[in-house]
Amino acid sequence: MLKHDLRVIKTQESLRHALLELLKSKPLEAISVAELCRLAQINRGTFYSHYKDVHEVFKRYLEVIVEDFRRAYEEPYIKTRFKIENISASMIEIFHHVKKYQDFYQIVFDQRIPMMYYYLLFDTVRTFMKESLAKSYIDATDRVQVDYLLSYQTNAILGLLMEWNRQGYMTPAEELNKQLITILSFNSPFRGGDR
Amino acid sequence: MLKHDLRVIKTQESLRHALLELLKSKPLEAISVAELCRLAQINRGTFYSHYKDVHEVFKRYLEVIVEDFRRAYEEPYIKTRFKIENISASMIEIFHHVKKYQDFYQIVFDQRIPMMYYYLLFDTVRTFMKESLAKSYIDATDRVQVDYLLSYQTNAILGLLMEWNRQGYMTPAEELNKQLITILSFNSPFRGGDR
DNA sequence: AATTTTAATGTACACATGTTCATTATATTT
DNA sequence: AAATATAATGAACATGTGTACATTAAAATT
Repeated sequence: MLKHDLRVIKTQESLRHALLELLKSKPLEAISVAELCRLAQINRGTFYSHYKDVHEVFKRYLEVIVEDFRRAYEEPYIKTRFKIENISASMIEIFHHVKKYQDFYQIVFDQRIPMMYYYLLFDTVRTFMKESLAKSYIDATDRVQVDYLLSYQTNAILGLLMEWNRQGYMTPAEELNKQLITILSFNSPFRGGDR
Repeated sequence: MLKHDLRVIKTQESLRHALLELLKSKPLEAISVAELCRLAQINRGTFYSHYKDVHEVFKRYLEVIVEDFRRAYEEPYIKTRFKIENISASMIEIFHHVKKYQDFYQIVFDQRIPMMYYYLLFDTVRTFMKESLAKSYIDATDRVQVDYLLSYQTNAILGLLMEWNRQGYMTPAEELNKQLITILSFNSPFRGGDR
């Protein structure tokens, strides 16, 4: 299956288009390979020579979206150093990105959907966190294992996105960003009682 | 299907037993309803009158495990106030619990498994976080929306568990707890560069 | 334009899914 | 112990899954 073969491109585009069409009327989990192929007018055998299952079609699309996110994130990060004062600049990009592709992230965070999409997002955000950390926190390396710190911080951000999703994206992105700044400016939310 | 009917109990126990048996040799995603019923010697039609799919059998079991976690968590929390000095007491219980049921949490965190299990764990931890927060951080209510703070903190902890899982639970629970204490004692991991 | 390469199709197969319903077996209730 | 209630079974059916392979169609190459 040569990537540039016109037949291959046509097949994959038909399937992607059909998937987006079906997603308008039913959840991803309810879409079968058979139904997708019927709508796309693609032989089911052909489908299996391109994808393992319906999820893989969606995943390919999500990868494009996440790539868009990567660009959105990198931009402000490059021009500002990663301090709490301007973390706003990098994170607001995340929030705007998720809002932009709200329909997709609703699927990613769905109860019935496999964790793979979550991990895709997680790994992307974590890579950025790592780059940020490397520049400003080299001295922390021996105090905490960097891996744990990174996963802690990354997943914390994803926790905000999950909550945003659960609330139907009602909170404005700017407000969400403000929440994050406030949380980060706490010494530690757990240090209560003795301050 | 009356819960106390001996036939019902026997059916459900057979299925649970068969599931645990099959899990020894293959991943959850590879277990079909048909195979499970064959091993449990239960009619497939009977299966569907109890469960929607294989995941529901596992989920019922996980709920028992999470209930065990609830007890483990509540114990130290009740006797100590929730300060950073003794957060260790509550969190170490989480780590010990996850370690104890390592085989199950490996499944929960698996790429192929639906998010539902993650949310089950998330909601449980979040409930405890909420109780902790209510006592020591009432004044924070208007600074950040409590929902976002809770989801941030809860998911951060789950981030540690995910990392632990990814590293095959090699880190000792005590070490993990020490990592957490260290992370929490940072003013903010993002405030670097200007301290 | 003719040739070669290879993607797509059609068909078949064994097995899984989810549902229905009459029949049988086994609890619970009287 | 007999009567009643209901859970479990078995069979059937339409549909979906994943794979295999010979055939056809449409690309790329010469």
